[in-house]
Amino acid sequence: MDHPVASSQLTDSLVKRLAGPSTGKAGLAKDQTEINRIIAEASKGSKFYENEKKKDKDLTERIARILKLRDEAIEGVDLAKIEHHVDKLIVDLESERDLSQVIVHFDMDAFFANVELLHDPTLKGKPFSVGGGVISTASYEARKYGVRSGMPSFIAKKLCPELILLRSHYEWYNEESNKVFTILRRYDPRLSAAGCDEGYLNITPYLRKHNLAPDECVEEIRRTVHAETSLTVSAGIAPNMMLAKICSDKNKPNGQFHLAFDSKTIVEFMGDLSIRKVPGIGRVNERLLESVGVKTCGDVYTHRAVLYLMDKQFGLRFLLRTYLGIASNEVKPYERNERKSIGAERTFSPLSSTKDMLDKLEEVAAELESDMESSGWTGRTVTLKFKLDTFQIFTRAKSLNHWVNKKEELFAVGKELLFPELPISIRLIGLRVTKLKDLKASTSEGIKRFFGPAQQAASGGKRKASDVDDDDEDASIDQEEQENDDDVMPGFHEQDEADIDPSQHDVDDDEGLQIIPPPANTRKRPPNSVPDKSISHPPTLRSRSKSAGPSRSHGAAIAGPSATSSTPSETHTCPVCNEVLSTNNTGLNEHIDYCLSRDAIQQAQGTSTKVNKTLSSGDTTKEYAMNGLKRLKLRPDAPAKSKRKG
DNA sequence: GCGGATCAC
DNA sequence: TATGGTGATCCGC
Repeated sequence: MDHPVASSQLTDSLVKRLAGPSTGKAGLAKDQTEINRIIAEASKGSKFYENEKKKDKDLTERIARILKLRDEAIEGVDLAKIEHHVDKLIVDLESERDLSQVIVHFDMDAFFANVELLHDPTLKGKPFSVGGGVISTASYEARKYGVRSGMPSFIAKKLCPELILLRSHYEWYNEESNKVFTILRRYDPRLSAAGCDEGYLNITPYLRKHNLAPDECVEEIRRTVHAETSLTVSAGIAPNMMLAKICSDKNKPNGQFHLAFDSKTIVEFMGDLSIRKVPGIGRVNERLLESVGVKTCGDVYTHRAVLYLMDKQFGLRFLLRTYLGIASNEVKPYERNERKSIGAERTFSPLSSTKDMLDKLEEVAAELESDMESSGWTGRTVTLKFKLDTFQIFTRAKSLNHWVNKKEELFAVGKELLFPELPISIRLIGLRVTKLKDLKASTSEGIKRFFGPAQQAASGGKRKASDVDDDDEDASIDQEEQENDDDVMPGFHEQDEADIDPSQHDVDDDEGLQIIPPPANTRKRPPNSVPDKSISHPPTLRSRSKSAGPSRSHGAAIAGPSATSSTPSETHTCPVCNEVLSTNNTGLNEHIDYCLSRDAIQQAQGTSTKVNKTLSSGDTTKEYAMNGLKRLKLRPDAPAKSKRKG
């Protein structure tokens, strides 16, 4: 295929994509075009760039399909009639509007950067950033140059050569974060954290009790935070969480914005607002909506007929509620039992040797065990994630009949999931466990059962948080939460309890919420180029339909006699020696470990060792072999090329 | 139940 | 000179 020299081949959408997701957040630099050009220039030709280019192309094609759908849908229909119908729907939605609660969204200004400032005041007024290879937060001075969170440091340096790059100090951020949350809980003990630097309050009861106006109260909150931490915070005041969040951005930094609590003002406010500002609308959905003429929330109304006809892809109700500025106002603290998964992953310079990958996998498994242990979880499904050196991401999962949280088993399942993919070159590997069981839940079991039904009733009916006032049942719930606080140990990632899902604002009860589902499987190419595991597995073991046909070629061909076992239902190909084995997964793993250790020894000693096919014992042998591996210095394998899809 | 995709922080 | 980590959700199989 021809390679149109990349120069001048840059589409607007690609340039914008390369600029990253956080452009258009705050502090628009003057010359965003020039900045984007520099970023694109610096990215050009990299693997990352190529991957972004492909994603951009896929999205463009997806848009073309959507437009075709739309054209077919509107053909010969009476749009005016549909509009009238939607208008009735809007009236229904409007009747749901609840203006009774005063919700505040607070957002710490350039949080990491300002905490660094506390520890080194000489940074004041200088452009600096926090983070490692990728920037977490940029000071406002740095933002003027176009430096953004999520941007790789080397590009940031191009944009701002004087940029000072600081390493992260998570302990510091956690410490300040805890201080801030502690202050804010004085105003609403049911504070809902959304990360370590932002969250929601329902200050309605507090206002009543102290006879305060919302603005006064929020000014006082911000003043107090600043007085006690020297950090500045911005805030939005509105009748629901979505609006409050949008408002907190209005007068950032160190400001607040109060949206009037009346329907007309709110709809006008939303009218001019870029749809991208709506929580849940990211870059992809922004482009999809733009393609049908929706750039602002007000455009939702203009195009309501088309959106109605394409409800399946766009989610009409969600968009109408957005247009109306209607969303949830139920502020509640995170509860342990809401957790769905726990995982660990790591990025590194691309690896392709099996041993190197297993070393990384083992590290990740150890980290995950540690996290699961300290936070008290176990689970039944293990998901392996890996990112090719092409930046394509894949996951492979396996559900078990028992609970896992130990490193050895996490590692073993990870290996099992990884091996069938093997000839690959990866830059990231991760493990995640789902279908969790709470190992710390036992004590509160009785309490939970007692209050369980009441909670259900409350959430089932759409409870207007108006009964948040003073009540007694909340006290007992608070007790449970305090238990939770206890087990949030200041581990590496303190985020733990801070993982409320912001997209829930909109979800509320009804709502199909997923705005624009992607089209049916955009053919993903499984990464592995080896056909080997063509042979059958236990039913549930993956048998992905590969782009290439049911490759019976390679693996089967090599099928040396090996063990003469009978049951063909369980055969595997060793990714190291390519031998086909009749054995179960455990046996395969043992064999592989053995092969690896043999390779390692040979490579290190330059001697050839006789292979013993019948593996002796299990665990001890494995342990020993792996330990041996770690001590030996191995010649790095020649990178196996992982081929890219055409 | 699995895998991809999108999103948020 | 090499583009992060954690967690959630939804959809289509």
